[in-house]
Parts: sequence; C-alpha cells; structure tokens
Amino acid sequence: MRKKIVPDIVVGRLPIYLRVLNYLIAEGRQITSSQELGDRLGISSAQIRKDLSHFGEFGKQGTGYNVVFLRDQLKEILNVDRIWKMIMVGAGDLGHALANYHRFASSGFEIMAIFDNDPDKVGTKMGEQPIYDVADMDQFIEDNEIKMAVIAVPTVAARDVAAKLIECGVTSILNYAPVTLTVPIGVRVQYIDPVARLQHMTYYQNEETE
Amino acid sequence: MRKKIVPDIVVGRLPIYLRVLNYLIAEGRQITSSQELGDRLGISSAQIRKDLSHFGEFGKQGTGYNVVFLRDQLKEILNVDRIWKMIMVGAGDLGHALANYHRFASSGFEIMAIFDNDPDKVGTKMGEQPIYDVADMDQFIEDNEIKMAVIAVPTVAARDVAAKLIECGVTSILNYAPVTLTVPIGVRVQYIDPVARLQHMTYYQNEETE
DNA sequence: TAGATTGTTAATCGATTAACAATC
DNA sequence: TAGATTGTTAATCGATTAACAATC
Repeated sequence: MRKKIVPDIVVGRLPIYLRVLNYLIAEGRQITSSQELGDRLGISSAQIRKDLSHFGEFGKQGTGYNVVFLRDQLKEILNVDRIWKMIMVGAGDLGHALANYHRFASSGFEIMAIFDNDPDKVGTKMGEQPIYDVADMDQFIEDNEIKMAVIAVPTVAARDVAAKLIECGVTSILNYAPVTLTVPIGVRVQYIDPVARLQHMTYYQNEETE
Repeated sequence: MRKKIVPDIVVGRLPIYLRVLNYLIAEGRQITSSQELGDRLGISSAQIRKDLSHFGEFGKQGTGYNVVFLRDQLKEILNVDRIWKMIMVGAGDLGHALANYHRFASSGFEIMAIFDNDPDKVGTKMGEQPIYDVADMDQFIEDNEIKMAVIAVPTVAARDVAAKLIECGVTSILNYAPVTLTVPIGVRVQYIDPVARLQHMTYYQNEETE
C-alpha cells in the first residue's frame, strides 16, 4: 500500500476546509492561519494542523498558509481536481430537485443521466439530463465508466438499486433513501437523511422548556 | 441538571436505531436483538447495547428487545412523540424540493410556512405551504412558537438568516447552505452538504485505479 | 434446566488537545 | 532581531470493543 492510511474522520473534514478556503479566496485573501480557519469552523487550530499533517506540510512558520496553494493541494488530495461523471437513479420529486441542484456541476460532479422505471418518464428530460430506463443502466455505466451514483428512489427500492449499481462497477454511492445499505469492501456509501438530523436536534429541545 | 449527559455521537445514532425499528415493525416483527440491529446497521451489538444503556434498560436477557416498546421509548427520548412545527427560509429550487419532501410531515415535522424576500413569490404557495415575506418572519415565529427552522437560501444570505432566526427564538437549524454557522450555546445546527459527502468519497476513488 | 441475550465493567483503541521546538 | 505560527510529540480525553455475570 502506497498511501499511509488516514483516519476517515479526518478525510471527512477536508471538504469543509476546502469550502472555507474557497470563501477566503473569494474574499480576496492571500494568507490564512490554522487559528483563523479554526475560528471560522468552530474547531481548534491544533486539530486543523494535525489533520493537514497527515498529508504533508503546507504552511510556513510564522506566516500561515497560502490559501490558493492549500486549496489546490486539498483538491488534489480529495481527487476533486477533475470532473466526476455520475448517474442518478430515481426521477421522482427528490430526483427532480437534485437534477436542478447546480452545485453538483459547479463542484465538478456531473450527472450524466437519470434512470427510472416509469415508462411515462423514460425518454423525457429532467433539468438538463435525459431519463433512461433502468434496464439500460448497466450498459450506460460500463460505456461511460461511471464510478459514482446518487440514489433517489423510494426506500423499498434502494437496496436493489444499490446492488445493481455495485454489480455494474459503481464504487461510491450518495444515498438519499433512509435505509442503511450493506456493501462490499471497496464500495463507499454516504447518507443524506434530513429527518434523522432533525431528530438528532429535537433530543435537546426539551431541556430548554423544562 | 436533571439529565445525565449523553455523548452527542450516541444521540446521533438513535434516529438510525429508530429507523430500523420502524422497518422491523413494518415487517411484522415482535422481537429483535442487539445482534440483529447491529447486523442491519453495520455496527457492533456491543455498541448498540452500550448506547441504549445511557437511557435505561429496554431489553430482556435471553430474549432481546420488543420492537414496538423500544421504538416508542426512542421516540420519547428523542422528543419525536409529538409534532414539531417548523418554518423554512428560501423559496428557490431547493426550498421547492423540500416543500414537496413528504417525509418531513410523515415523521412529525410540519413546515408551517416558507419565507422569501422575492416579492414575486410572496403571497403564492409552494407545495402546501404559503410563502411569506421574510420581514414578517419574527412575528410568525413568535405567534407560532417555532423552535425549528430549515435554511434553504443562497450561501451569501445564510449567516444573516441564521442570526435572525436565532434572535427570534429558533434553537434548532437544519442548514442546507454550504457554510458553517457560528451560533450561541443552546442553539444547534445540522448541516446537509451533499457535495462535501461526494468529496469525502472521491478521496478513496484513486486507490482503485492506481 | 439449558440456551440465549442483556446490561455493565474493564481493557483497548483512537481522536483531540496542549505544549513547544523549529523556523519563517 | 522579535513576533508569529507551523508541524509534531506527548498527554489527555473519549469512544468502542470484548468479556462475562446476571437472568429471562
């Protein structure tokens, strides 16, 4: 193994660092410090320095970090210095919203096509993307070497869809269905479940009213 | 302080436990075990038992957990055995999608109104919800005792919106804008950032192709 | 009773923080 | 040079896991 293993929790913070660096650049800043980044993100400067140290040395003592340089380094580390082709499965309300979510494209994640099993939808468009039949999904994934997919189907269908995607060679899944997917090693799933997030917060709501 | 403090990371897992219990109930199951729950969720049975132990004793030795009983207990712990009134700020594409995301309502989170600053939108409806002027937001929050809000505005507006929400008495914010919010203690924010999730996964993508 | 599974304790593992030498 | 801030080490803190007595 060439790459020293880095805790997954550290990797998960890098996109947040990248995000704040982009804002600093937009503000015209040249230099920042672990202190400033920490203040902006509500975490300690020590944690930021420690996290970055897993990947190399990006700053200058006494000065701080060049924001453009650090941003570019993080993009390279995260492999987002390129375009990623994705597909989405599910052309319902949620799929519709995601098809119109332009931040995907502007961040380098391009939804090439949407797949659905509703004959009325197949052949039409959603946002900029064509809707195809799920039966043609494996061919499309193969032809376009798709590695990333978004699941936006009803909960009951999510497991089967995930299985098919993985079978076809997809190795990263962004899953909007509120169900835990069991996947083989080498495949990653990230979950988006706003209801779970709300329920996490309501736990703390009672204390205030007691 | 009446309540023994529970690690936040444990609280964050409870909604996932609740979710799988609901599926087990839908499947007609009466009893489950920490082993089965762990298998379904990809975590250890020890962790599930340990997590639950922070809140009480819910199982029977040799038997396991009554799924309905445990579900009801978790709902009570999370304060989701009631309806939560929410507002949403931002009537753009994202707000539109969220207004039509019926899982909020079916989980007990009711979006009462949507606020926007676009005069063309104010007075119209989105999904079932009326769109009001943001200028009327404080009054509405006060009148309806709103404690929870969803931010679905452009990034540049998110900080100001959050500040106003908090000023009006909102204590839980689900933030879809890709920016970290600084909030006073007693206020909670949860972030939904699908792009950050994708970037987390692309980190691991290169290993396979090397 | 014998088998199964909980709740809990102690051990292990991992992540965060504090502190500081190095150095720009 | 003096001041500032990094990168890193060691200490601390917290979370997960393993193991098992209790008991249904």
